Amino acid sequence: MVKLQSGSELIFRVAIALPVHRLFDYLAPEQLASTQIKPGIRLEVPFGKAKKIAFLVECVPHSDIDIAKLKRVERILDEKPLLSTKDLALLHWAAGYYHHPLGEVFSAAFPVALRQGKAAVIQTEKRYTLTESGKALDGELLKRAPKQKSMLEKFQAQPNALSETELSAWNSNWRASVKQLQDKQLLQLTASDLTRGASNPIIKSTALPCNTEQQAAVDTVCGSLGQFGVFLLEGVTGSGKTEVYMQIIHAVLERGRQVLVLLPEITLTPQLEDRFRQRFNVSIAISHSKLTDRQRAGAWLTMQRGECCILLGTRSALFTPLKNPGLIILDEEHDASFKQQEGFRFSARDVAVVRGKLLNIPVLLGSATPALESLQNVNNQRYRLLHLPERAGNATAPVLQLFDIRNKKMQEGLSEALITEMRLTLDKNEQVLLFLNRRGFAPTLICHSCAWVARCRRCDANLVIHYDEKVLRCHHCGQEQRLIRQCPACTSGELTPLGLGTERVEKALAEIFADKTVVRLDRDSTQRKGSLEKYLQQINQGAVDIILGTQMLAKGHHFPNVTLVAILDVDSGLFSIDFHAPEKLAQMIVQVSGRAGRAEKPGRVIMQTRQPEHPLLTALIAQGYNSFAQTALAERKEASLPPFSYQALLRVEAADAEMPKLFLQAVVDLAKAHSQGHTDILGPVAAPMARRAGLYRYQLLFQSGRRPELHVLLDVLMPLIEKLKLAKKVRWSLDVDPVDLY
DNA sequence: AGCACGCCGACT
DNA sequence: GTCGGCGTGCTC
Repeated sequence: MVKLQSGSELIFRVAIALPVHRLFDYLAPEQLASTQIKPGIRLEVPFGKAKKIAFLVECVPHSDIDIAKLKRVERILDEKPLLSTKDLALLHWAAGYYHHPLGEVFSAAFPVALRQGKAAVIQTEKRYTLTESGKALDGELLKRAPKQKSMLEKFQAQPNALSETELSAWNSNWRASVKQLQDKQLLQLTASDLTRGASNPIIKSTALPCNTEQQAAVDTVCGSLGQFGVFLLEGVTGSGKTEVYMQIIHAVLERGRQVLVLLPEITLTPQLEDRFRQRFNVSIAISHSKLTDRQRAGAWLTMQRGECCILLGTRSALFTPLKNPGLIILDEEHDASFKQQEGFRFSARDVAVVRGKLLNIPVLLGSATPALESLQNVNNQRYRLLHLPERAGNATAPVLQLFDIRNKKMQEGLSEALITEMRLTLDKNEQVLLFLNRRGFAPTLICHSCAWVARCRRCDANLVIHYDEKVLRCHHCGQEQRLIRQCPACTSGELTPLGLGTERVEKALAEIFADKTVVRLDRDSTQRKGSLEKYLQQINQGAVDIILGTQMLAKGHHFPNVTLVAILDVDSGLFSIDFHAPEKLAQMIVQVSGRAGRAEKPGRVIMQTRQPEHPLLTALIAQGYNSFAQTALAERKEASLPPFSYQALLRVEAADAEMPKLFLQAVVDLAKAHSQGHTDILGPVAAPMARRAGLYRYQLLFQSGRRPELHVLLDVLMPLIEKLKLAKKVRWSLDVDPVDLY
């Protein structure tokens, strides 16, 4: 098929979500509507045999590809771009900085529904409510139609309208009954309540009184609205960070601007959402991975159109367009979950700062335990520190103590001294929280006579005993097998669980504190939907005496009646090859401590250790987090580690044991040929877990004292790596500013 | 990422 | 003799 062009054709250069660092050229659509064709609009294009959604990057007069080979854009999906010029610039910056294909970066910025090409319209869920006659009807009159009867009673039992999602959660076959009740004029559709009168006041309830430091923080950020600036709000749990956020948000809303609030985890959104809804009279959008695609697209579009003033979301909400941007808040900024750990490995914190700069709005980072990078940015005056030194009200900070457990009699991980302290606390009717960052019954199953250990067949890891489920499970690949009793190696030996997990401690607690109620909170015990909420409710009602759990306890939730916190095995965090480990451990200790105590009941924190003289622990106890952080920064500087140098980690895995190493050696050769300065190339080395899920893993670290130099090298290297023959035999990815070197 | 093309083992 | 294994290469 030959097609001769008389005049010059307009070329659309587009980005498509593919793992390729390249754009694709298309002929402009035939009937080019008079609509403004601007970068950022979504298109449908033929691609190979399939059709794909593409994002317009630019319109150009010529293509390097033979014009006869170009296909034509099939359809224009957006009249005008859904992203502003500045947000498009942000995506280009992020693609460059993280060396990730532009199409995939674009894709990450859009909610699933829109990246699949759905129209940019808000699909509000239908909501149903009873009619007057429905409210009055006696359910018994429907007893010959039991499904309708039970639905009527469901509606009568609660005052609000029910949405399609809520009805689906109640009974998946709700549609027929709704239809029948509608036909009988008992049930009706409710009008959308999205729009709110503009005359309503912004505030529903009045602000709480602030202490001096809170007020200073509010005033500082409010004095900077309408211009870029990064503020690090450092305040311990209970110091009133949320109140500071809300007063600043109020000021932003008064200026008619929108606020983007990012949190590390979904479990934390409901608490903050409640507080915001109690305070503000404006519509609040929510976006996190547990919502449906439609709900997330709805939140995205209402912000894009300026119909909603506040967006509360997790990492992926970072790119949500804002019609009237006013402020970005990123709470718990130290949290590692702000770094995406696969694919487009961006740091929501770092991208948020760049976004704030592009949009010319302030960025507020909050944490009780700021990341060392952020503190260094305060030291070099890139960020401004806002310090909330006290707990609001009369609450006092918890006291940290070390319990030396060397040569002490231990009962399933609990020293006698700790058990005594627990008893004293429980006798006062106060709660105890135990922290152990290991799920399962025990991390090792070992043969008493031949020392055989249950290992994962696909990973370099031991299988973890899950006693309740009677399985051995690998925590790295999920593989599991039945729990065995006899040693498969010597067939005579008795198998013994070695080490501690939460399940094991839970069983021990049930015996030691037989008259007390214990709740275990970990990924295994809270798998069922809503069970975490149920447990949290029980805890706060005082129906629980001892709370035992993993990492998930360290985040967000506050237990006012807990006055004793114990970290059962603090030593496990002290020995790690990753230079981030001390920072992470210190943050964990302080965060766990923050779960305890309130005004009249100050908390205590006990850490069981065999390293009571360890400088990290003693410094943290004697001088607190900030002092620890400055010492740690000095050590990083001494060792030329981030934030005093810049890193990128090339990770590789393959089923073949030799391929990853060969590939990285080829990369090293390329890098040596193109490196012009002081970028160190460290490796290739086997990953700390050399085999995972049946794949052999290697890594190569690039490190430079100067960021531009590192990035210039990566710019040159990436296209060359992509062209390597070996690159197709392995799975590889680049992690810029890696947070864990695993 | 998909998807087709392409060259070597166990089946009607 | 064919069906199909997934290695390799391309998609404007």
